[in-house]
Amino acid sequence: MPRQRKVTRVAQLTREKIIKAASRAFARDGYEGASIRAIVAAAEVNQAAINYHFGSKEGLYRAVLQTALRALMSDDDAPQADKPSREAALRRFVRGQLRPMTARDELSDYARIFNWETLRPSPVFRKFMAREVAPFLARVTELVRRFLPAKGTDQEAAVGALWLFGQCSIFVRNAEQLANAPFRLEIDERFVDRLADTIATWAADGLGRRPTKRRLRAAPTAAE
Amino acid sequence: MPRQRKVTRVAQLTREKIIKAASRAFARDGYEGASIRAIVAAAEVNQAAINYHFGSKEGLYRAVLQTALRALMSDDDAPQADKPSREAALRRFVRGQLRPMTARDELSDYARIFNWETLRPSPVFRKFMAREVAPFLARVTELVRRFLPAKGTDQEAAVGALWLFGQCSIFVRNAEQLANAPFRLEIDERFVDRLADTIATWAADGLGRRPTKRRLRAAPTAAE
DNA sequence: ACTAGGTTCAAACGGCCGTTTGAACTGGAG
DNA sequence: CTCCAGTTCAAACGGCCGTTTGAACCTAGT
Repeated sequence: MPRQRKVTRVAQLTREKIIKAASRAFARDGYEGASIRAIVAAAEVNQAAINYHFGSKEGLYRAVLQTALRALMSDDDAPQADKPSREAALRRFVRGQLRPMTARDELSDYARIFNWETLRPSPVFRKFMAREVAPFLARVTELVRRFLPAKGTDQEAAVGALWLFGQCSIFVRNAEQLANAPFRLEIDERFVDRLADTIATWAADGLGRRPTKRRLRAAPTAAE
Repeated sequence: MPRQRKVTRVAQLTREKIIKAASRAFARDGYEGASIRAIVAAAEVNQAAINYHFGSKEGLYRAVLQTALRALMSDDDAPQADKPSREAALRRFVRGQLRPMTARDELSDYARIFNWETLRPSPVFRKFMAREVAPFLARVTELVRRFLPAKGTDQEAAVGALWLFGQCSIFVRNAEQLANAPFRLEIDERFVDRLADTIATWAADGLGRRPTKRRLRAAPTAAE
């Protein structure tokens, strides 16, 4: 591992090639499923380079996560019309979440890496998450709160934010399979635009109303 | 591999022990992440037994998927009050989907196996899916249709069904992490009951309304 | 031009993986 | 009780994994 000595230009290039190839590999196969040999082959780099530049496979993963989070955050900070309506903000958020359905770039790789992590969080990610993801979540929670009745609890808003994520992520995760039976949907930009409309509308209408005050405790569960 | 000769009682027991242990392992680690050595250790069975009884790791996985699907389908057929209201049916479905959040049994193992498959469908699963999952999806689609305006298209209903799945699955997948920062929720039966209410209400209200007729094509995307 | 140190490289290491092997065991039909 | 097909078993195989090694190769500072 380079001990903070000077770093040549070519070495920096090697690092970047590795991170790029690793992002694709981790997105496609997950952390454990992606192999160093596959990554270095894609990056056209020697196998030992990973351990030299990042110390270990885990160190490389950490570097990829850092790159990913920085990209996702800055992308989210994109310029937007001053004070859009809550409906416009919601639709904008949904459309952004659905982006990987059609896009094939680094950002969608990053999104998929995070999807892997929700299924089986790596130790690396758990620390990362607790520290770095809070501000991201806070923004969505704030968006959700604009729809909830005024005195909704923090917990309610957080649940709402997660609920909103879920509505988008299932389409992203299953995008490939939506083209096959039994759905047979044609996934293109137009479709995703319309889908974003639909989800945003459904979500807005749902959030607008409070749950039935208190459900009859016994009845529905007893039916099971 | 036994060529349909007679099967002794003890052999059948071995098969069942293997399937049980394999279900847990595949649920926890995914198909590739679960190792035969770990499975046979948990099942207290010789390593060669898997290849003897199921031909290969993939054959074992196929057997687990069959067991899983049979269990999930029959569970879904549970007795229910004759013709419940659409709201009651929806809540019942949601609560059933959220069950693995607190339950720790084979059914939640099966649900988690299917979650792995949505992220990276195995060849075994793809065939399985196309054939076996259609009736399951059809039932949810029918439920969704009771909320949609009368002349909603099939495509709209299928999207609605998937949308509904997504709202539930994100809570199931992240159940463990909801207990930690930044959520700090206490996941127990009461919480899941209330969550089911919330989701069912939000979803019902969302589906009830049609998306805004035709969105202004340029504006929202241009803002990005 | 020289050289010191950052970087690349091919090869090898130990470890876990799924699978195969052939011998030892066992339970149930005759 | 006998016997053999059905089943279990310990051991080994080849292959891929992440990591280490030490020599070769640049490159930038003098």
